Amino acid sequence: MLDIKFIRENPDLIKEAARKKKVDFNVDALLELDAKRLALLQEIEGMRTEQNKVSDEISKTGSAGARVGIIEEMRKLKEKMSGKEDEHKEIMKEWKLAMLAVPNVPDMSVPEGESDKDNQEVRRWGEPTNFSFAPKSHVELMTALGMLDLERGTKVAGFRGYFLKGDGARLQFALWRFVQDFFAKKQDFIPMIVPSLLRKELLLGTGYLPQGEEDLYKTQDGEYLSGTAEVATMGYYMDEVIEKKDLPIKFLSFSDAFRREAGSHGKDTKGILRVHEFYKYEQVVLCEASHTESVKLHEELERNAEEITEALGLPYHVVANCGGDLGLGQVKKYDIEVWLPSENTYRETGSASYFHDFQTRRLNIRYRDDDGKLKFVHSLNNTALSGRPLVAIVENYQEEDGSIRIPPVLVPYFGKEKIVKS
RNA sequence: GGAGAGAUGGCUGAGCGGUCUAAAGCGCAUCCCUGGAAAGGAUGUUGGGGAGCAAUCCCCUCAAGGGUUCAAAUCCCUUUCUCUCCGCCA
Repeated sequence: MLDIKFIRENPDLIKEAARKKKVDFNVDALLELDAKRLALLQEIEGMRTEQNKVSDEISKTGSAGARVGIIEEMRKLKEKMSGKEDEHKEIMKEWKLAMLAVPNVPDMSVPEGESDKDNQEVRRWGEPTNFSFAPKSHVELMTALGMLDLERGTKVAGFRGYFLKGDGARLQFALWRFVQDFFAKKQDFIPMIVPSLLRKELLLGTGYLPQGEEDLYKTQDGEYLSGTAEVATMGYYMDEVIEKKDLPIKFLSFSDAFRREAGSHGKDTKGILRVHEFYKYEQVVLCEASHTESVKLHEELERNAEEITEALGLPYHVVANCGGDLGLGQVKKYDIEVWLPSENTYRETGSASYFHDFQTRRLNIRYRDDDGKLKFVHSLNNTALSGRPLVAIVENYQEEDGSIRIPPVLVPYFGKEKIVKS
């Protein structure tokens, strides 16, 4: 959600944003509707003023006879007002829907483009792993080593179901503990375990609704299962005013994540690269309403993900997402993509974005600035560790005999240096 | 799941159709008093929106939404949340 005043004053910026993000949005129609809304509002307010004034007189008029006449007059005014109010209500409904569809303005540095194919590489670390043999896929490797059970996974959980088992589960636990310790060194991150079963308003607030309805699971009671800990974490301060001295607030949130993957039935059908349920550590930050601060923290969050990936020894590159690959609320986004030998390409393991006040305006999260004014805080988030690095480790660290070396940083957590067939 | 009670400003808490522009207290801010402070006194102190160059004025805001009424914090309905008791379960 953007400030309607900002939209009124900068319609061209919104038009440009819609064009760059390849979003179909008619700014002029919104502004026209807004003008109607305001005119009507002023008319209604005028009538209310009259009503309030007369109401006051009625209570002060002693004689019952004098009252009857005024009351009759008020009844007429009320009828007229009621019609206008209905009209206003209709316009408001339309107005609110349109406001939820206004795209946030992408940063100047966001590259042009239609889809993820047009994302631009901004950095590269390490080189694609070289093998003297034909590398196997994580499915083949993990299944053979008893780390993954997809057959029973689908038996129990349906399409894309899986069990991580034995060393598969141990390796994942080692990763969680490694990440916990990594962030423990960065003392300003507060670890949090957050809910995934959430009320609708949080999904609206973070921008996953109304546009992303089909990718979300929904319960018969109307709650949604969130696809990331970001949603609950952002909701933590909903409808609150934060002390400025406490900003920025940095969370390291852990939760279960659910995704219907409705639009990607044909993609990644093998293995656990794309699943309906996984666990994830997410970095979520709230900061003061400053573009400079947002940019600084965005780079910091991105760097954290890079440091983790480097520590794990996984070759990666970072891309700046193009306009067409940005969400409605995102100002800028980096994807970190890790080399996956079985696909001979880089695959996304994390996504860092910032929103300015797009989310916090919807969620009503504010702070009092030095000038005494209440302002919406800025929000950002980035993956700390998803389920995919496990896959990348298995594939990049495989040996010809199908065993898997453990990245040195994980050995203390995992307890051995290699996974071999028993 | 059943029964009951409740939700009022930064906080405590009164009000239960018109005098609510919400009592009182606490807190906070500024000022007076003081050598300085405490105590005491004065004034101010929710948020959102609109009109205006401005001073200022207007509308909304007593959990949320709807209704009754000329008039709602107050009456009715719905929803959400909190608490107590019972039941069920980890």
